[in-house]
Order: sequence, then C-alpha cells, then structure tokens
Amino acid sequence: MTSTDRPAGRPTRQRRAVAEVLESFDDFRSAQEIHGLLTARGQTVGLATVYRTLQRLADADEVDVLRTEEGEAVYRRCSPTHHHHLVCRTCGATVEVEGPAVERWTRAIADEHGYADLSHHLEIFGTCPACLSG
Amino acid sequence: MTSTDRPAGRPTRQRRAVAEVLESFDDFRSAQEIHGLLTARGQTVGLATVYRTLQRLADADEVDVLRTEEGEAVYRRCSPTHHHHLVCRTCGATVEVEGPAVERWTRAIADEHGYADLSHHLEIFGTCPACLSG
DNA sequence: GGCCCATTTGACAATGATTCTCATTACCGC
DNA sequence: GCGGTAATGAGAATCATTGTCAAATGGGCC
Ligand SMILES: [Zn+2]
Ligand SMILES: [Zn+2]
Ligand SMILES: [Zn+2]
Ligand SMILES: [Zn+2]
Repeated sequence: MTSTDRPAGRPTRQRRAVAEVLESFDDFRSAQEIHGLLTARGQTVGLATVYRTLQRLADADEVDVLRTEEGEAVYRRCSPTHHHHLVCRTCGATVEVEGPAVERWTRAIADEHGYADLSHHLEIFGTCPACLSG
Repeated sequence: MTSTDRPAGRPTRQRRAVAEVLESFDDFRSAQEIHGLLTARGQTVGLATVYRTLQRLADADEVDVLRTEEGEAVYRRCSPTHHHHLVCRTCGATVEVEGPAVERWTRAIADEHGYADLSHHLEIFGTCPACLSG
C-alpha cells in the first residue's frame, strides 16, 4: 500500500493520450514539445490540458520534472522508485541511476547540520557514448 | 592560473552595488529581490542591469544560480570551489557542503554508462534547526 | 584637466512559458 | 437516458526575463 489510493480523477481521452505519448520517448521533453507530439499524432488536446495533465502526473510522482538551464520545465515518464538522472547534454539521452552511496551521504551531511525532513535533487550531465563517437 | 585572466569589464557604480548587496545575505535571492534590496539601500540600479550583472557574475562563477520549484532563478554569493547546498525549505537558510564521496560516486556512475565531459547539480532540501524548533 | 569611444546603463517594449477564466463538454453513477 | 460534477479549450492574463536603442559614463591619452 505505497500509494494506490489516490483521488483518481477521470480517465479522459486527453489524459490517456498524454499518458501514451509519454511512453514514446525516454528523454525529457517540455510541455509544448509534448503538445506538439500529440498534434503530430493526430490527437487533439488543448495546450492548457497538456500542462494540467503533466502537473497532475508530476504531483502523483508518475513523471519526473526538471528544469532546463533556461528554466523551462521538462517531463519524463520514470520508474516509481527513487532515482537520479544521467543526462546527455547534447542529445538528451537519459539513464536512470541510483545508489545507496549518495543517499547515505546526503543523509549524513544533513544530520551533521541538524536539518530534518530531507529530500534532494541530483542530476549528472555529460556527453553520451553515441554523441561522443558521432 | 586557474582563471584569473578574465575580460574584466568596467567596475561601474552599479556593478559594485550589486556585488556589495550580494554580501548582505547568505540565502538564495531572485534578481527582483536583489533589485528591491538595492532600491531599499538607496542605490539606484535599473532592473535590466541587475539581471545583466548577475548573469555576468554567474558566468564568471562568482555567484551560484539555482531554480526555485516555480522556475525562478535565484542567486547567492558562494565559495569559488566546487560545492553543493543544503537549503532550508522554510526559511532558505543555506549551508555549502562538499565531500569526495558524491564526487566519486557521480564519476563512477557516469563512467559505467560511458558518459564523458561531466558535471552535476546536487541540492539537499530540508528543515533547518531554527525552523524545527520554531 | 579635457577628449574620444567603446562599454554600460536604463526606460520601455517584446517575448515566451505558464496559469487563469469561464462557457461548453464529457464522464459516471443512478 | 439524466443530472451534476469534473474536465476541457480558446483566449486573455501574468510575470520573469530578454531585447532595443538612445543617452550616460569610465578609462586611456594628450
Ligand atoms: Zn526519473
Ligand atoms: Zn547524447
Ligand atoms: Zn530554516
Ligand atoms: Zn559535486
């Protein structure tokens, strides 16, 4: 019973469409890009609805959100478990990573300074093998 | 010779004022807030200039920038050496932290996936001792 | 000091992502 | 099917940030 009992909400055509398109890429995309993908697929979904749906999914931890250097929010369907991201600075290719080492480290550091009720954000940026050889 | 030879630029009244006000707080503040602080101090500096100056400082790694949950950029005068932040979610109190453990971990993970040319962002959020007892 | 000029500034417009509004529409249980 | 509520969409509104461009200014030089 980790989190199955959510307010649910109605499974509308638009929400299904967004959920589906989220499966079609594995890097981070902006709301506008996602809206574009939907349109390209012939799915008609209002931009505002795309924004609303993505926020709902983010609140439910069903997508991860992060901010580009320019401050734009980008979204990605991710594992439900805690993890971080290794992102290609060039093509966006993303790998989910995890490890007890960082988790331990952040907790230790925070304890040391008396901070409680912790959370953390960590992303690693680099150039992926494909872009390196390209 | 790590990086002392920068284009420099002119030490104008406005740039000095921004540099000074950056010393007056140790949490992260938005460009608009910083502009407000300047105005409060009686220093007249145009908002656009505040933005430009902060960007210049950020480019020169003399201030750290991060994004709030809402996407707003916030700035802070920081140590010139690589470090991360432990930030109070309630009052913003910020501690600079560092440790070889994470650095090692991120490098190992990236190597493992063949990513090169690395960098990373890591912030820890929590409630500081002061806010806990408050 | 005073002059020359590239740099910097500031007022204001422009941009662009995101959110709000509100009339219309689509689920869902009965 | 009906009714009522939750959801949608078109467009306006918001708001941080950036662009524009004429006016001001710092520095080097005589
Ligand atoms: Zn993720
Ligand atoms: Zn790549
Ligand atoms: Zn605090
Ligand atoms: Zn680090």
